[in-house]
Amino acid sequence: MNFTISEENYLKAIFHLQEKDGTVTTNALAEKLQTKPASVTDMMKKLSAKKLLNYKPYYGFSLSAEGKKIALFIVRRHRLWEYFLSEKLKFDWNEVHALAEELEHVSSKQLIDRLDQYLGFPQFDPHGDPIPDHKGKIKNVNKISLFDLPFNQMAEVLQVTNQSTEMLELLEHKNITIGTRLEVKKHFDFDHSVELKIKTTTLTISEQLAKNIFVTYEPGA
Amino acid sequence: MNFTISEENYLKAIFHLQEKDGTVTTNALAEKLQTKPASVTDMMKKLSAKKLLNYKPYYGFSLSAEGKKIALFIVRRHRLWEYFLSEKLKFDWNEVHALAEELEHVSSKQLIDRLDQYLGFPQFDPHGDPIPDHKGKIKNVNKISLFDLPFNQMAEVLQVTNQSTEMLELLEHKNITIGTRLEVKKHFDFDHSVELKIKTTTLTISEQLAKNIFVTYEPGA
DNA sequence: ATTATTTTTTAGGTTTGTCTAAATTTTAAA
DNA sequence: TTTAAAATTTAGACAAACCTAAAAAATAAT
Repeated sequence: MNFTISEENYLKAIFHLQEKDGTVTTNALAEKLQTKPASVTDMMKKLSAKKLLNYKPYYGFSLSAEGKKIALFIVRRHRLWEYFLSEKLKFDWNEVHALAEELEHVSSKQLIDRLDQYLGFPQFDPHGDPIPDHKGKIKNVNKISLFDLPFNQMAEVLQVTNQSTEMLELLEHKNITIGTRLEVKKHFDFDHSVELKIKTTTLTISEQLAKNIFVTYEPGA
Repeated sequence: MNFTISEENYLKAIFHLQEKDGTVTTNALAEKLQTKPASVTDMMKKLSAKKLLNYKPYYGFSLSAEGKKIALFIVRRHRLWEYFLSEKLKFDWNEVHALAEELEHVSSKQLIDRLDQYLGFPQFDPHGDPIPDHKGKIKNVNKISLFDLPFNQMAEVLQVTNQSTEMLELLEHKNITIGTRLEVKKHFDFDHSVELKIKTTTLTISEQLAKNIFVTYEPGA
């Protein structure tokens, strides 16, 4: 049950493409991994020989149950390191990804479980993506953009899709960060800007910003 | 200035052999890296082509100034991760080495400098080995075995050379750990056992144990 | 329903780091 | 000082992961 860095990168990339687009093509995977389609085909043979993929030449491929399980553990490692880098070492959200790409390949399960414990079993990484637990299970959450959140519904900031320096600067200025609890009070018809209430403060943000912030809420509460 | 994991392992191994034995032979290096002499020769050619080694076929080799500098940074990474694993994740001394072997190859300088800061700029790893600073400099300390420490001389535990589970158990029972301040009061001629004073407590340890504990002290104090 | 285009795979080659077996060179012994 | 032993290096192979260029299959267009 030990994989090369390359194999791990392929498994993770397939997992993400599957999540996002439903299907995975040779070209898309080559694009994502900054490699050539021929190299992808080579690796597909290798991974399907190891039963991590369902693969029929020309007919595409998808992760097997085993392959998905492994991908989830790689994602777990990646996101826990991201959380560590952000929370403990104070790296910016846009810096953590690249560093976690390297750290995720240190594969000791015990190390990762201890790290998880040390961090207090976080549920989401700094980008708001869910962290699989020690069994590889991802908690299912209702995620909705702040723009689509019903009025007067208490919600919690979970994810920020665009993490440009500019946007992070704006969020910091408005005191909105992951975990912030807030509710939407009103939409203005003129420019579709959104009025928010955070604790006792009321403020307004643009449509553009609201559409890039995702929140969870309990539909009853 | 980017090296493969293999190159890094060779540089580090040469550094350690140079420290310990003064010289490095092809066979010794092969032994240390669990590989074959022929593979070592191959790598020696590669590293000397990169000017990291002084190498003359059949006449041996040693790190160049540049090679030593790089080795020190690898050692820095290794020891900082060991400290992190021990201090923060509560791994035992004898578990941290293997894990740090993997983590040390994550090479971002910024990451390591932040980690250093987060850990409070530790001077020694859990085995008592000195951690090079952000410039790669190792602090020079007077290290002496507890068995050879002069009487009534206050000293601080720095290093434990044998870190078997059995020895760690014994140390824990006697409340001796890295950083413990103590002095030697007496040697018993019969079995060469050593009487120590820690704070206000007096206890006796065996010759064997004393020879595996290393301490620093200020020869004047 | 053919032809053209795109996608994917095969064939053959490269680099890195390893190996075994054979050839050198150095060191030790007779 | 010649021979024997040990250490080291060379020669030639191999697996992993990549590449380019050409062939094959699937999809789209006329």
